[in-house]
Amino acid sequence: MSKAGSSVDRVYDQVRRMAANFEFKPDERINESTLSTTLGASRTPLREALNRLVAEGFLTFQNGRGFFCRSLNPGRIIELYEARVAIECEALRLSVARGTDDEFKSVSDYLDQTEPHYENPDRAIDILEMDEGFHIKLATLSQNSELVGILRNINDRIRYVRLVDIRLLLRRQPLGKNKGAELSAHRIILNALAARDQKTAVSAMRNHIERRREEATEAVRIAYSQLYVPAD
Amino acid sequence: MSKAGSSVDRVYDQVRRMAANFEFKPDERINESTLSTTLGASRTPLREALNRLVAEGFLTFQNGRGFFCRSLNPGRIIELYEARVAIECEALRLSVARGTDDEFKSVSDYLDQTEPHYENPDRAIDILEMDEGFHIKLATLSQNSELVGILRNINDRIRYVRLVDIRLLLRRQPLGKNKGAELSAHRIILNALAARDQKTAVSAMRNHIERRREEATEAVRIAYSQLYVPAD
DNA sequence: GAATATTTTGCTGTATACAATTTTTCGATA
DNA sequence: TATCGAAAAATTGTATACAGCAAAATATTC
Repeated sequence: MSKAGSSVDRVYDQVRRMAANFEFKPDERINESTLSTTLGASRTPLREALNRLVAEGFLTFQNGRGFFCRSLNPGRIIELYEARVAIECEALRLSVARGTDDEFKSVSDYLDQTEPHYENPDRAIDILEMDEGFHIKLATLSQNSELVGILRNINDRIRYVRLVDIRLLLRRQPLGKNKGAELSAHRIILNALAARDQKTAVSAMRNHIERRREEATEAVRIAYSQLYVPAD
Repeated sequence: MSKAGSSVDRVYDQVRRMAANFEFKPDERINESTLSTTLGASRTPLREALNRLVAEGFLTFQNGRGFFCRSLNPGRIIELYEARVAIECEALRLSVARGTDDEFKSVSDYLDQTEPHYENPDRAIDILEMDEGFHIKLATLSQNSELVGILRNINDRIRYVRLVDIRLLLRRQPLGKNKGAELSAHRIILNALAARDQKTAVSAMRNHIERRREEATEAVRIAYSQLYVPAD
């Protein structure tokens, strides 16, 4: 059950997490020697990991100049949200046909278990992870691992912006407000799915993601400014 | 206009093409020393390229055992066809809203220019490239480079199977038959797009791709057998 | 003092070496 | 003959060296 443990894999995991969290600033050049000593490995395995991350869209590469953090601009984030719509809506269509009632029940239990915690305004990260968890569980019911893989990649690349977005939402209106009253967007999607109502489920999903996408530009602006302000 | 020309990039391009064409047999282990001398580079840049290709889904990697060609099985190919539906249908929705009449005209010209060549039964590769070209042009109208990038990746990973599938179709019934008579699937999609008829366009696209997907299992079987038979 | 040329520094790109691990070979045993 | 085990061979994983290139620093010119 333990991770494999090669140097490349370890370095890969670490740099991937750093890139996802924008611990490298957008467009920042990555110094291989410095980073390799920081991570306790030599440049060879580091560069192998960096190459993987280029292919995954976390970093860019310029010949002769090395590796850079991906840039952070609204246009790209919006594209990724649109890609999410593509992937999640199609996965949902497949899930309507392929998911079992038991599986739907299991996702419902997951919502029962996690939704109460959506009140806590301090733990934006937890909320984000629960949100990602729901979407991944849903996508998994499609039984299409390619779709799930693409979704994971997208999620990781927009994670930082989503985190900022959640904090923004929490500040505007604590999410605990509508406890029990109106149904959450997630619940609406899941109910339609459980009812095998493809059209309703897909349009609810599309709506849900697009609503977040509309906030992306603002969230990117805030994210960008926060990255260049020392944490207080 | 010329390619950058670092050793990694050159090796990457070559190995990618080899992998796409299954010049490595499915699940075959890749010998780094042999391949690096074949390609005229050392193992360091080769391994960097191989790592990129793992991230792109062309190869797999096992710690301590090295790199392997991806396996070729119907399940994965079907997943990729399903992912194509997800990407291309959503791209098409966006294209309906974002494409200009001029752009639609340009794609129409492309069809005018390429469709006559669909008769030639010997040039399955040309037909495949024209087909891919059409789908990429269409996706590009969405103005979403993420979707286009994902589609390119999928196309390259299923290229070999599509090639076999086209040969299969050509053998059953020469495509030149319905010249001018009935509309090609591509033309139907494009006409609906030009009419800004989203529903018709998307359902035509879905139908078009799913029809090919249904043949995938058979095509994989043939592809598999051909890979293990010496060419005559 | 600003702009340009030149030196210096630092970093990247690739080859190579070697330890660690895996795979193969080959012989012993039942 | 098939199975297991040990030795040998081959292959991978990582560190390191160094050439070549890019960027920064310094000097030079107007």
